[in-house]
Amino acid sequence: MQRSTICCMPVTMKDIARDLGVSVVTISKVLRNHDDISEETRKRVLARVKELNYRPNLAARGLVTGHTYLIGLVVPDLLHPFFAEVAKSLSRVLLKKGYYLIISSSEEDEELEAREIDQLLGRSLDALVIASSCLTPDILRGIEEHGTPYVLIDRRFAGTPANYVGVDDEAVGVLATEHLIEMGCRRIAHLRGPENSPGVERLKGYRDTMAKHNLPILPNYVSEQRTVDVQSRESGAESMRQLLALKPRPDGVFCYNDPMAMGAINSILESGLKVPEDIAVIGSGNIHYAPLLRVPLSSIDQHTEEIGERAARLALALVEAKTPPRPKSIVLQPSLVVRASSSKTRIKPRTQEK
Amino acid sequence: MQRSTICCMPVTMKDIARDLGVSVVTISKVLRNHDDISEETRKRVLARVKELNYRPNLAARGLVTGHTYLIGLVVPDLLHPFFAEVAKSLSRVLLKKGYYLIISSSEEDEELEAREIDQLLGRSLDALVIASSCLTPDILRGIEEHGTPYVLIDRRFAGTPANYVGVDDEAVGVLATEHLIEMGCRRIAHLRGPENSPGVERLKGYRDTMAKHNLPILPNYVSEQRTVDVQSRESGAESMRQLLALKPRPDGVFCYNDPMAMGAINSILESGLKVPEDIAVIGSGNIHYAPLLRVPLSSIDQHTEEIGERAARLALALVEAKTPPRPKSIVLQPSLVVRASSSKTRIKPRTQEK
DNA sequence: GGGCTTAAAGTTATCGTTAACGTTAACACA
DNA sequence: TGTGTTAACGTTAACGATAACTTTAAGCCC
Repeated sequence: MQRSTICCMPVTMKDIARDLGVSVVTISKVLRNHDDISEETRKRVLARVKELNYRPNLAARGLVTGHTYLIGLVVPDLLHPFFAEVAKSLSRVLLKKGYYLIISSSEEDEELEAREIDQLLGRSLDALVIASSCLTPDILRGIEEHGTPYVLIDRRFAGTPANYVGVDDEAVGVLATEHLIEMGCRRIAHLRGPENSPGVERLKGYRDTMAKHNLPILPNYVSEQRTVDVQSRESGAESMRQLLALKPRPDGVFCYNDPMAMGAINSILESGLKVPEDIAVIGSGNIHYAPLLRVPLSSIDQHTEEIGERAARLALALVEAKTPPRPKSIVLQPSLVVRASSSKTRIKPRTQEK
Repeated sequence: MQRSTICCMPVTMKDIARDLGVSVVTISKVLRNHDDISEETRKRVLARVKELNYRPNLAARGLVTGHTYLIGLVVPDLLHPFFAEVAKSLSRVLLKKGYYLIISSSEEDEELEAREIDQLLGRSLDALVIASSCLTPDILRGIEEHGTPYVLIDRRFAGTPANYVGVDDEAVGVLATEHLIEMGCRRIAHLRGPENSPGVERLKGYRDTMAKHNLPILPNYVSEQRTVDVQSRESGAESMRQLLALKPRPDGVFCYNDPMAMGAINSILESGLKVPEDIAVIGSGNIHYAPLLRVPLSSIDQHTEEIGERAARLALALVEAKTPPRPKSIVLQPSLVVRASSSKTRIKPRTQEK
């Protein structure tokens, strides 16, 4: 096959080398700024490179260097503002260092996630960042066998040491519940999340805080366990409808995340009750459009952007380390953001809205 | 370097071949289901493959087949719900066919976009899907030279034939403006978008419709041209404030997109006016949380999900074609979704909310 | 038993790039 | 004269896989 007759094949170093009557290595060295190349040759090469609009084949380079400058990201749902924000800040930090993100959405499906991770491992990425939808750490074994460094975000596995970046989920539960109590709520319910670490720990924070204040958790005041995180809104609406049927009715609800809280508020308003007058609502995640909702939503800020940044930096550190360092856990402290959905009394909000 | 002593290096075909005393090619053939392999050998290989948890190196495979099963996606902003939705549906369709998405966010920066596309081309992707932030089709030249097939989405370049999937933006402008007129608005303003195809065509739809109904476009009723799409909310809020200062004040506003409309509504409410009583507002994009906003937002649905799906199918067709087919333009017809922000009169909404 | 077919492998070259050495020529120095 | 240094390149062998041919051996027919 004659290269010259095919118009659209990417230019390779070989083409340039033949063109200039030098060896391929010379081209390679020029491109990698080795200093054992004469100024004249360097110029000739660079000129031709520019002229032909040469682009190095990164797959080939990766094959020999073992370094692809690719980092994988696995999230349950790209549409969920939390993960979209994480993806964005992660991408921003990595890009500065020349790393690229390859994103995979598991749709909160354990099996799909396993398949996607398998695929990603086959692409010999430099590192993997994972918000896993799995409840057991089984997927991690394959990754470790393969030798690809990884960072868990948002969700972790109790008892399994691993690099992790996330928020203190128990503190999320405490902060939200304390706030509702302070706002005068006494019959506080919880729309719980899935059986993963954030779901379980936020529930624990809620339970402990209720106990600390000697407040009872009435029967069915904790919604049924959910298995998925996507479609939180619908499930929040549904769970809230069930709560509304209870006697006595709750006067405050702490929701696992903001989409659930949005659904919950919808159900409350539909039933003719008012937020926050009849029922105060608080979510978690502080999604960017929380202030613009039907009832501006109080929320626990998880420092989403920082999670992405720290995960990126941690991943880069792993890539650059010669030997795998000890797993590092980065746990951020959440903060309370009070908006209309929980401002029952005229108490001055503790956190100002920007 | 002895492979056996390094515990964490990925297993290669060579390892398995040595192990079983057969050649590498035999392994390769088994894995690709060639039929010139005896049942016995096949079984032995597959057993060992499973045992060692072997994963083919896709970069190496891509190098020789010229087929990476990777498709690049370039968007201005991943946080923008429109692009997140497109990314999601695109990814879903591609995944079914075994293709992976590598996503790149240009932050609406022409230069950054050019650099990222360069990078992506270097990864010898099978195809590229691009929502370009550029106002001129210059980037396309490099892509075409390189020979990577591509599909433009959302934004296209007038006079430059290319594969494209998007909505009929002029119809968006017409639909929105007609609706406001029907709702009784007479002094209709437009918060315009950037100077790209959606921005220009929606503006044209608005202008033509106003003219058709003999309605004047008062001075300064079209906001200043915007250069960026990110941070639409802030710019929508700012532009709306300027509109509010005009005499006479508009009684209806058609916003380039939903985030801008959200910002605009905020400004209106802050000024003490009511939506839709004093000013009706309609956006475009029909983002998924539009119904849940402070004032549920009327919008023009762009069939975001379908855009992703069609783009995916078009990209796959390009990949599978032996010779580059004639560029194909897929233009979807938008539809009106009426919610509270524009329901001025008690006219029955033409489109039901699900 | 020679020739043909066929099943089941193996050989070799290749993809585009880099790592690790080798080579060569020119010049310096004692 | 011989040894060493250095600048500026080139050779070769990977990397992990696939494509396109061989090769081998057995089976079969006449």
